[in-house]
Amino acid sequence: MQRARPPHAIVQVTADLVILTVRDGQLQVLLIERGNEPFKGCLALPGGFLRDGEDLDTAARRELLGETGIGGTHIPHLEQLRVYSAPDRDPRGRVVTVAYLALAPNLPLPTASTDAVAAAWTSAGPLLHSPGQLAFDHDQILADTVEHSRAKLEHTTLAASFCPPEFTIGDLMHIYEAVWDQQLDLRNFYRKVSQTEGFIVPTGRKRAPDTGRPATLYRRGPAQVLHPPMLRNPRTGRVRPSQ
Amino acid sequence: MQRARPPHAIVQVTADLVILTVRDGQLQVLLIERGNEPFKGCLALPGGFLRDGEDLDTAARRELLGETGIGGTHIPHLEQLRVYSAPDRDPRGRVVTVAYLALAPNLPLPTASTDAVAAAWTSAGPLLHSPGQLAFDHDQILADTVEHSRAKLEHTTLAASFCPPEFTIGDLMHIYEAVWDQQLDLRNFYRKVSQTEGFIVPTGRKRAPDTGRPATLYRRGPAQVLHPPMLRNPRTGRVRPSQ
DNA sequence: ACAATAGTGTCTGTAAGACAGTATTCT
DNA sequence: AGAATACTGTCTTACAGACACTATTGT
Repeated sequence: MQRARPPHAIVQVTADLVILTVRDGQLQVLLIERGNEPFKGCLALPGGFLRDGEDLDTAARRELLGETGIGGTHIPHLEQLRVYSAPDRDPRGRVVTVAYLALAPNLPLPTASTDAVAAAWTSAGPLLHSPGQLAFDHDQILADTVEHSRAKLEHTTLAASFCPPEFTIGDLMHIYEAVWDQQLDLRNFYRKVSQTEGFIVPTGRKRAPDTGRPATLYRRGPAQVLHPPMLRNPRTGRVRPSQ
Repeated sequence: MQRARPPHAIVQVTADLVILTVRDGQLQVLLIERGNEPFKGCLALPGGFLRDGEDLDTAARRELLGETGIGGTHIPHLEQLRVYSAPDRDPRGRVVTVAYLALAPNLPLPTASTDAVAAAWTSAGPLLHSPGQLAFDHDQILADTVEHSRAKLEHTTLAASFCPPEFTIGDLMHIYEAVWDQQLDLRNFYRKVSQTEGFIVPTGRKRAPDTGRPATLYRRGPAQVLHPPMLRNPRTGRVRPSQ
């Protein structure tokens, strides 16, 4: 059998998870400390190999549940992003990875698993501003994913996926502020969110803060897209009203 | 070596191309008639296997050039979309495919290649309305890609990638109309497109139609995103002014 | 003159940016 | 009463939808 054309690459495929949440007003990402070579001891995105008979969405859900315990009952948003396929991106051989974005509400710290020494929420901001801290090409994957999320908040109702089942309009605005790293005007946000049919629906319940008037609790509405979109402000900076 | 955990899947990877253009006022896609099994004789998207030492973007460009002759000098827009990984999607074995979107101006019919009996532009509309005509899961890939393109025209300057280097504002509007399958008002389109900084720049030249006033020719500007976006009209139908 | 395409101007409605003011709770 | 948070209303500006009108070509 002669080599008339170059050989097809034989590869292994991993699904790597970018699990984002908002904690303490910051966008945070779940990172593990790798327990095996390569990059043993380095920070990395959780992930794992595609198995026989399984598609990538299934692999991603399996890893999400296995490495973090998330997804047993109430599966959050899980979305395939893109493929990273540089031939030398993994020293073990030809491994292409498919990045997945998972959005979770503020959850308790996840448990460590076999493959990872520890898993912890880490602020995304510093990782974006000074890359080089993550294994493989995970810096790039993280940066691409965060920008994707930011853009997606503009024209979908995805922000509610960062929230627990019941949330206030203030909670929802804090999601936008953390992901966009930008201050918003709560009063205009009220108007936008309530006028958008099907974005949020009131539950009738209220939640009292430490001090101040109790806020109405909402849950997600059926709408998936925002018409018209809620745009990040590209030109003028914003000032928080009450300070 | 015992089998403590399920085996990692060993896969081959293909890059499949969704090459779109606008011809005769219609959105058209380049399809090949398959020359080999499986699906011999069926219509399919062009594509091919990832090779050793090559990343997927390179493979996609290679296929684009090889199967269509496009991309030698002036490479059009080429963008990775998503992965299709159902375990049974290819009867030859475990093959996952990465879909790529390529946008081309109205070009002469491509030449047939070794792997494909023939390649031809085909109207996308009928394929979308009555699926089941394409090999593998290419119906799904095409549908996903067209919707992606439609959405992307809203907030990027991508439409200009469907145009030759010099084009009129009328040409550009016909792109939007063909991709969105929606009529637009040329006069409002003028305003939108000229007020958007960096979308198009006049060349100084003009192009005379068969009859009527010659139109100013433009080329692409540096802008990549549209602020604010140009939205498809989600509620009201539109009426073409001059008929 | 007329048809045909290119391009400008104007009116109007919708929605976003800015921000004053009112409401409801706790201490 | 005062502080803190929740929420409503109003003014203004930006921009899209609709459409009248002018400009420049060929026949």
